[in-house]
Parts: sequence; C-alpha cells; structure tokens
Amino acid sequence: MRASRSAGVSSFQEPAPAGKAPARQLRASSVAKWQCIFFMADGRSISAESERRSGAGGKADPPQGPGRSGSGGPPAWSSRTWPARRDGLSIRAMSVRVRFAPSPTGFLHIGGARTALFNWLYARHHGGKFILRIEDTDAARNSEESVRVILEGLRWLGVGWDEGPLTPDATGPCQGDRGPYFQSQRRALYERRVEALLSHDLAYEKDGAIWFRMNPEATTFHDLIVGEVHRELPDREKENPDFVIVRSDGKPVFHLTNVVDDLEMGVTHVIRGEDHLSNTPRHIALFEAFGVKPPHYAHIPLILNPDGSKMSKRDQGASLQTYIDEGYVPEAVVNYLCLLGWSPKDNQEILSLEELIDRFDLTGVQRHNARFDLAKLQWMNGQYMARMEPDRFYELGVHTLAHAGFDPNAWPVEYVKAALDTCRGKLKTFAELPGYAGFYFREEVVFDPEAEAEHLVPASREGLERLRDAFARLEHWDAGHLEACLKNTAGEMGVKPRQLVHPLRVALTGSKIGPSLYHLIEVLGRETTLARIGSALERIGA
RNA sequence: GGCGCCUUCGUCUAUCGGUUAGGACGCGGCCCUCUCAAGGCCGAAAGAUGGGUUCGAUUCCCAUAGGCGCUGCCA
Repeated sequence: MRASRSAGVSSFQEPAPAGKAPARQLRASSVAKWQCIFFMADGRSISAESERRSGAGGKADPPQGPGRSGSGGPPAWSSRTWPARRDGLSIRAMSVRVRFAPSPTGFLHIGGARTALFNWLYARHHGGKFILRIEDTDAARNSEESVRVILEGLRWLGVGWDEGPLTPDATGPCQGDRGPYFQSQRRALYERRVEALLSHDLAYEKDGAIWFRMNPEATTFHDLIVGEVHRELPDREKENPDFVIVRSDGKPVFHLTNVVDDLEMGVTHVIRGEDHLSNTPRHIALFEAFGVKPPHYAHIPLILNPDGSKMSKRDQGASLQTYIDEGYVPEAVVNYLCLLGWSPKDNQEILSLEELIDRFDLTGVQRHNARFDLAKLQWMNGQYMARMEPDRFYELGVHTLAHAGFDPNAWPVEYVKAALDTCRGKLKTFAELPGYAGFYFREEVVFDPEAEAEHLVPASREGLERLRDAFARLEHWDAGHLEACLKNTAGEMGVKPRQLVHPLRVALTGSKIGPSLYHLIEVLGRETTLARIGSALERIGA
C-alpha cells in the first residue's frame, strides 16, 4: 500500500522514472492547486457541486477505505485531500443522479438501450433523477434525425428522462436546470474548465492540442459491479500518460466533455458499458484535477452476438428500430433486456415495469458479457401479447396491419376486434399478423400453392358443397353451432371432421394454418363464407 | 504486443464450501386438439484446464487457455 496520491504531496517525493521531464513532476498532485481551481474555474457551479458532494460524503462514500491494499493507493478524495467535506452542510444520503449520454449516430444500439434502461431503473428504484444528455460533439455524424431516433427509441421503451431535451433540436427546449443537455451547446463550460487546468499547469498546449497531465502511476478504483479494478500502466503510457483533451481544431474531446458534464450535472453514479472501463482512470484523474470527488462507477457487461462476437452497428438485430418495426411489445423488449445481464435471482422471468423498478439493483448485474438470444425475446414477446389487454392488442394489431398495407378501417370496428381476437395467443410478434390474419381484410383469398394443391382437390368437392348448403341453412351463426353443423355434415357423409376441416380452412383463408376454424367462420360471416366456398369450388372445377 | 475485465447446460441464469448443480428459452417425446400456436407432463443438456487452500470445492487463491474490451487530436 502506498499513500501517494491522496497525501497530495508524494508525487514530488516519489522518484521519477528515468528520463522524465521535470515538468511532469508538477502533474495533478497538489491539494492546494485543486482548491485554487475550485475557486477560479467556475465559482458558481464547482462550488455548488463540491458542497453537495461533500455533504453526501459521510453516507455515500465509495466502499473502499484508505486502508485498502494495492499499489494504486487509497482514493484521492480522502478527507485530507478534501477537508471541506467534513463540515458539509447537508449530511444526508445524496439523491441519485444518473445519466444516459448517447452519441447520435443514427440509430439506438440495443446495448445502449439496455444501458439507458439500467440507468433509468436505478434512478427509479432509488428515487433519483435520470438525465438524458446528447453527446453531439462530433458534428460530422450528428443530425437532428439521429437525435430523434434516440428520443423516440427511449420513449418507445417507456424510459422517460427527468432532465434533458424535449425535442431533437440542439437549441430547442429542454427540461431540467443543469442544461444545456446537448454538448454542442456547452462549449463555454468546457473552455472555462480547460482554462483552469491550463492556468494550474495541469494541462499544457502542444502541437496545437491541449494535453492533460496524467500521473504515470498504476491506479485502483472501485466499481460497483466489477469490484476492485487495478490497472498497471501500459507500455505506451509509461512513456507518456498524458492525453489530449482539446484537439488542435479546438474541439473538446470525449474524456473532457464527459467528465465536465457529469461534474456540472451532479451525476452521482456513472452506469455505462464495460467498454469504458479502461477510460475510467482518466476520468477519475480529471475529476480529481477539478478538485471534486469522482462519481461512483458501475460498468455493465456488453451484449454480444449469438456467436460471441461483439455486437456492432451492422449486426443483425443490433438496432432497437428493428424491434419497433417488427411489432415487438416494448414491455417485452424491456423485460428481456433486463434479464440480459441482470437477474432477480429467484427464477422469475416475466416482470412488470413496477416489479423491475422494485427489484432492480446493481448487485444483481452480471460481471460477464451476455449473448443476444432472439428466440427467447420472441418467446417473451409472445407471452406479453397473450397477456395484454384486448384493447391494446387491438390497437397494436391495427397499427401493424395498416403498416403492412391493409386498411382495417374499411371494416367495422367490431369486425376488426373480433378478427384480431381470434389471433390472441397465437403469435410471437405482431409482424406475423398480416400473414396470419390477412384473409380477414382482403376481398379475394390469396392461396398458398401448397395448401391449395393439397386440399382444393376433387375429393374435397362434395364436402365443401354440403357444408355450403348446411351453412346456408344454419340458424345460429356462432362458433358452437358451426362446429356442430360441420360435425353433423361429416357424420352424414361418413367421414371424419378433419376431412372437411382442412379443405374448408384453405377455402376460407388460403392457408393451412390460422385461427380456430369455427371462430374465424363466425367472424367472417355467412355471406363471405359462402362466397369463398363457392370460389374454392370453382377453382377445383377449373 | 501492452493493459484490463470475464469464464455453470447450445443461450440467459440460480448457487452466500457440503445440492440428485435449480429455473427459463431453444431442442426431443407424450397429452390436448380443426391447422398453427398456447397450455400440461416427461427427457437430453453445464461447473474451460491444471495446480493449490480445506475434512470437503462450481463456490476461495494462483497459473494456463479462451472470449471480450481498451490501446485515436472517435465517442
């Protein structure tokens, strides 16, 4: 164990690696400097931030204590580093503030959606705030349309944000008092922070870019999911651990903007993908340079393709939009995503939003990556479809049909409802609906060639004719009577019901698969049923 | 290559050192049945490898292998 960083002075005492430039010994190391920055950089927000954090210190300290072993030494936010927190104004548990900070790339990655979800659930579970911040510093690939995809994706999932943009317009209205919530609108904030770093020699300019001075030391930090993370210096960083925070074209770099925003927005827990684990020491160093305690970190494992490779933009199913387009139920997607990398520990698979909020916590998050399993998502979606309220099923069904080119509104509402009702419990996704129930909404039956060849044959003629006559005379047009009628007819003919059932189904729907035969006949109505039997007989005759 | 994280049925997971290693999806079989589903029942299916620690390891430690991540003046 070394007491280097937090002592605030040891950097000067530790032997510098051979060949080290003197300037490097002035790296972010001195408490006095931090306090200066604290006052000079941005009195208002830093001050407010620090007080808030310090007040929370007593209760919400990261789990690791100063006595912990490891060459990274104790955390730099010990009381010696930051005395003010001892007499903070409000000594009570800080309220949780988490954020989802996507970069608008044109689509919402399924992994990003889960990250947002975990943040949201964490906030809801702990009664905190969920912030949405758009990291649109890379103007080249950003557009309002890209932001819209993110906003609509989150809304579709039911993940609402307490603070953040109201519209995709970066200069448009936002809610929350820590805005702007688009990084492209926060340049002044970054510049002020960079000035502060520069003026205290915690950063320097070189080749037109601004570099942050990093301590060339191994680091250790605590992660709420991964646990202790100890990191030796890679070879490259032994040579030069400094990194660019402002590019030579003047644009601030991710590491800088991310930290500054989290700091300014009072983020208490950074819950993000594990691909950021390696960035964390840099971020912590930045927070320390600004003189504040870093937030808690929780790195969630990644979502992999079924074959174990990294799921990237181009991979099948990587975009949330796929599931929106294919008629998935948002609650099912949410439920599935939660179970991918998190477990309620009691074998329960189907959990409502309320149950998820109630039970979600970081302790149940896995430490290893998970592969995406479409089959299980589909099963779950089917579960939600079978259980949802009839009215919702009706609405989503109509929407899907309209999307597929049908015009459900051309039929009476009661007819549409009854038709959709025969599909309940039969489908895994709404995308299957047009193919499954399209016959309800077409004038002419579209025949599946195989079904027609198999069942609309001369041998079926007599059965269909007798059924047509029987149905024409049937007094009560409902599933029960239709079934009895068909079985009667079969009895009279001395054949099994199934010998009538299959040709009839194909005659009415064009397909071998579909809803319950008697129920679909009831919905179709006498006129259509008789007409379609007639058409089928003509086809047989032809 | 360097640094980091990870490793239970095909997949998602349960297991707070002692279990016939449980559940779910998927798969196979049976039942139900007008088709397809749904539902019910049954079944096959797992602790990467090698060392330790321990009376006893899936569980704790180390190593190896493998996977993933980071290694940009991308985010």
